Amino acid sequence: MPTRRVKLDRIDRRILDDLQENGRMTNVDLARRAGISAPPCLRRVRALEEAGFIRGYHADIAPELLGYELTVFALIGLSSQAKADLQKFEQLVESWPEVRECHMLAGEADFLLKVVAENWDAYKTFVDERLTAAPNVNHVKTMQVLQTTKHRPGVPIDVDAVDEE
Amino acid sequence: MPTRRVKLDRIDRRILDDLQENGRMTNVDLARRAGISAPPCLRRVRALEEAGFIRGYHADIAPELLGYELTVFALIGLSSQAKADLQKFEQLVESWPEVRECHMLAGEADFLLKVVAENWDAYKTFVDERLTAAPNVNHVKTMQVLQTTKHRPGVPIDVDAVDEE
DNA sequence: TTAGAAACCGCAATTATATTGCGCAACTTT
DNA sequence: AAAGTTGCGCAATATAATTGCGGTTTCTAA
Repeated sequence: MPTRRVKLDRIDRRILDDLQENGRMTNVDLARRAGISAPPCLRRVRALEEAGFIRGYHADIAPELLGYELTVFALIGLSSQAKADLQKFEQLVESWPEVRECHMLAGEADFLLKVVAENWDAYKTFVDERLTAAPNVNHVKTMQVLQTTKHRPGVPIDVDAVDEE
Repeated sequence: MPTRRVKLDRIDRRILDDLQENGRMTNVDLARRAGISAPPCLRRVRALEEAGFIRGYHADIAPELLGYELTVFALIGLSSQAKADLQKFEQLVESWPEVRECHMLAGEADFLLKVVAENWDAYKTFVDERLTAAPNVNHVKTMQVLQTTKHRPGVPIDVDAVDEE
């Protein structure tokens, strides 16, 4: 059984940072920028994927061009917070394609949903026929996104951080 | 000046859907799945990128493994909503690496921020020394994410939708 | 400290992809 | 129907991704 590096060194951080910024960068470029040759670079990427540091790669698609003019964050309150009821709700959410993200929250509300819709009408239909119609949903507070002024992928990665351990 | 296809056909939608799901899929696979040969598939991808349908590609990094144990959504209210003041705030936000997303909202609050931090302590420092210290910030309502139960990239793409136009 | 193991690196060879240059067919536009 | 346009696929070429190995540095533990 091969030992698995737990601590990331400067090179790993550089790779993660580059891939977070440009997920389709070639391994050759990745290697050049990281200062090592292609083979070990590829091996590192594979290792980072297998160790779970990299959960996947995704193209960032423009919602408006695909017909989604409206983005909304909705705070959801449930009537019951029993484990089974929460899971029931999560399951339901999973089946709704217009809901892109679902975060369980502490205090205030129970869930924060990010929803995309063609327009306000489609959103209203979603709320009326899906959300409100769902059992256990107590209240829905809608917050319309007027403009997203910053959206960086994932996490900040300090490439120059001092290696620990 | 080359004409640019505006309407997406089934093949384009398939490509977008596949790349949204797996941003590092090879062009060969993309082509195979779309039912066309590699060259035209690559040309379509380039066209989709240039037309802005694809804004970029990003690796999805696991926050916890990078030391970010805490994710928070914060609702921010400003004292002044004058255009200049809003922009001032957005600029500030841009410079804070722990803020990954900033959405301007209608009603309720002025902005919704998604923030990642090593721990609660680091977040508190962020709020005290950056957010609250910033001019024009009136109030901050923090919502801690306990668990993200769904996070799909971007938008729903119905590959089988009927072509319009 | 020192032999052996472990973790990594880079070179060189091989396989797979990405890219380009064209000619062809379908579809429009006069 | 001639001419222009758009998009496809084949074939050739240029790049990239992978694999197999030998060599080096770093640990480990006797």
